[in-house]
Amino acid sequence: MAKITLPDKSVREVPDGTTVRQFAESIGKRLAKDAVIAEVDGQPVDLFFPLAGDRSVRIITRQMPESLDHLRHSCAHIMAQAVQRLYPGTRLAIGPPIEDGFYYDMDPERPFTPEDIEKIDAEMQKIVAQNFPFSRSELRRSEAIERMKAEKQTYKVEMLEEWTDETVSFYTQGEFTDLCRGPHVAATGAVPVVKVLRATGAYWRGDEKNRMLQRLYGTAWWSKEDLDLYVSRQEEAKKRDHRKLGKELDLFSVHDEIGSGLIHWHPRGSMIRHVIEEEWKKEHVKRGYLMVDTPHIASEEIYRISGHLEAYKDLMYGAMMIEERPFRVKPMNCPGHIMIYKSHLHSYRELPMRLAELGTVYRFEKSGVLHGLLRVRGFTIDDAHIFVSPQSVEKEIVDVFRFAVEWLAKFGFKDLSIYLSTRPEKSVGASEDWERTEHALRNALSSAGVKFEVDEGGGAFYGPKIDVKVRDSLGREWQCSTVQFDFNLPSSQRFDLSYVSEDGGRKQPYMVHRALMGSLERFFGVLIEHYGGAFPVWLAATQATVIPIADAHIGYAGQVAEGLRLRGFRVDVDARNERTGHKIREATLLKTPYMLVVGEKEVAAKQVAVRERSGKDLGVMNVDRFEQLLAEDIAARR
RNA sequence: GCUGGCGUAGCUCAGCCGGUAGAGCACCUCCUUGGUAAGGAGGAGGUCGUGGGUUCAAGUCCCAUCGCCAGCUCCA
Repeated sequence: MAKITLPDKSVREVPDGTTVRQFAESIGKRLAKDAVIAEVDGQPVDLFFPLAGDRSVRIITRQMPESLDHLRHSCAHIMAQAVQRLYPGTRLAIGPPIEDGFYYDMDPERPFTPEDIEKIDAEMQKIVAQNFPFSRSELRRSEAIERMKAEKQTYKVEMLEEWTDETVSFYTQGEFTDLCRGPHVAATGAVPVVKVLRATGAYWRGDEKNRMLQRLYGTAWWSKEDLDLYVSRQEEAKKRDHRKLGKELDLFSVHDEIGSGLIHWHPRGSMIRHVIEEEWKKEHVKRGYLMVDTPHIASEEIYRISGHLEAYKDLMYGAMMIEERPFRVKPMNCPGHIMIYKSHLHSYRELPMRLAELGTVYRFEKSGVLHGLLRVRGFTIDDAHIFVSPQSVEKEIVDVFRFAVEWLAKFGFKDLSIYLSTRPEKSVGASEDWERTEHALRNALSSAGVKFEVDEGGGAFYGPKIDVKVRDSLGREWQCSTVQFDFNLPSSQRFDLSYVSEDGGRKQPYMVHRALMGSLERFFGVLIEHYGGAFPVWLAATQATVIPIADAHIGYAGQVAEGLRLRGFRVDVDARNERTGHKIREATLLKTPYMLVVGEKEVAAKQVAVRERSGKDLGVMNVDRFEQLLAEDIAARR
């Protein structure tokens, strides 16, 4: 008899050789029906796995999210089977489940076309309808290699040769067999909803030196409703795509004639940027940061000293000769800030010295990686370099981290993922410095009471760091803030930074690079998607549009707008010869927070009729009252 | 950079098996002065990304190149 312990600690006895499926049936029909695979002593197994001896069993049902991985893994096999039927001789690589779906990398005779994808999809549906059971077989690894060689499955051979297992397993459904650890769903018919999405290229083992394979992506779900939900989530993301909204809301553009990855901020986008920049400066000055500005080009000399010319050259643009001296466009702001620091002798009393700049840099990015505002070639870092003594480094880092959290919260980013990266094997700097600064970073995080992940050895060679990612309204993560120590640039081999300590001697300060947003371009892109284009009042390019009903009301509309503008609000007038409905529609599409309709009644009463972009009618009110409304929104960052 | 797809009016897109370019919106003019998501009429606007080639004839087919998109690789 097999003695089976269930997750609730209850124990059941069944005859040896009882399969997982039979075991599930012995518990209940529903459970047997919903069972996808099981875990026996923590190992995932198929439903046909025979039980014997003392075992702990956990049956994974469709209701458990992890069951989707197994469903999708099985779908990858079905996809491979379909491809083998349609394009015999296609060599198979790997086919794992991923978030929201699965893929299979393969090496067909020619790349897949959109028509191929339709055919593959249709063939997969056929295989599902044929309801082949998945079965498992085992071979000695050497035999498996022979078999894969015979079938010319060179990628499988390569993998098998690297493994060290004695035996390996294969799974068969119908005429198709694939090397696989399993487990799988019971049969191809157990797949309720599967769809092939697209084909793209992918390097074998993710290495660009290797051959490029074709990756077929697919998705699979337990129900049509789940698929629909997934599709509508994709559609929502598409609707919020910052490139699309950027055009629709007239925020920014890029131009072939000027170059890709170079952003042009239109008046409406630029207005938002200015609001962010003003707020940024205000908050920095409040915290004792000193504003600086540094040039966009610099002699190569400086990058030779900083080491960028060597370590960073792939990302730097080529030299331009100015009076026979090579210059470069700046890829970093730090050398300039360091030169400002170095232009005086500093006392320990002046530290921490915090130099801040919205510094625009240019980096060469391969054409294929450029992406709207999120990955560009020219961008503005909300940069600061802090020169700090070892004594005050702890407090300073606590303050910097708190600053970052408070800043991101202004934009509604409350759900942060935080990563601490520590000393890698190859690194510069004294152990004492690494220990002290890693401790400072760790302490800043724990004193803020936040959860964080530690990436041991994941720091840069020149110092440990904290990275902060924000989660947007669609649940996607974006890298924003970073706090990074640098033991390299202040060192005597580089810029040889110092300050005069209490005892009159020279000491080397710690240097911290930090950014709250990362780059204004990327942050703006993230904001567009986060807000879906509907910027809160404090950021909105236009906070209110005054809409005169007829020409007779234009004068009054102008007075209302001017009055609000004088008090610092961003208000315009839509005086075009269009009907009210038309103007409301357009202001709504531009996601202007408020529309102030003025007609005969409002002119007479010196009032405005307020409408929100949501369509909600707030009724008629005095301009003073509306102004108060705006002020409340701005204070609450609505 | 690599693989595949796509580049037609300012924008969104039609344009069949090659026969000489079309819609809606936007723009301009006129009419209309209209109370909460598109009032009406007319007009202007394109060497079909660029450069070659095939052909009697190329937006359409072929090659190259640039750009964009989906990924891979890489990153603020």
